[in-house]
Amino acid sequence: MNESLNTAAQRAAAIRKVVRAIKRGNFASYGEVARRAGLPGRARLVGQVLREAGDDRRLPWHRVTGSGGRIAFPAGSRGAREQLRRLGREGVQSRGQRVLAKPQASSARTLDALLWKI
DNA sequence: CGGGTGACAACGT
DNA sequence: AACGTTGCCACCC
Repeated sequence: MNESLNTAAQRAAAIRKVVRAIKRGNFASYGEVARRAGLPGRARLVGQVLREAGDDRRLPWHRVTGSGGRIAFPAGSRGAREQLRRLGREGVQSRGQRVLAKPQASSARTLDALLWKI
């Protein structure tokens, strides 16, 4: 089931697939995307693939960040503003060059309430 | 084969 | 939190 990933094209395809799987309002780091694609330690390759993809609408590139939610583009650059704008539209909060993890309002009690329909 | 590069990560200061 | 270093790895001369 694990694709071969022997060729550059296969690796790129695997990476794009993982990026497409990131849902609205969520984000993942380059390193995380690489791991999910079966390519641990190859975060830079993810950046390379996204750069090649350019403005492909099928790819939610804005949902990929540096480690810890850091925006990889230079602060204030076109890319950084665009990425933050798109993430903001999806409800992702940010503080400067960093996007914040989705607030986990689910305390154990609240989770129980959801699960047990209390 | 060798050196430079980069939408990176982890760690230290 | 913001940089600087170092380790990485795929690509491209």
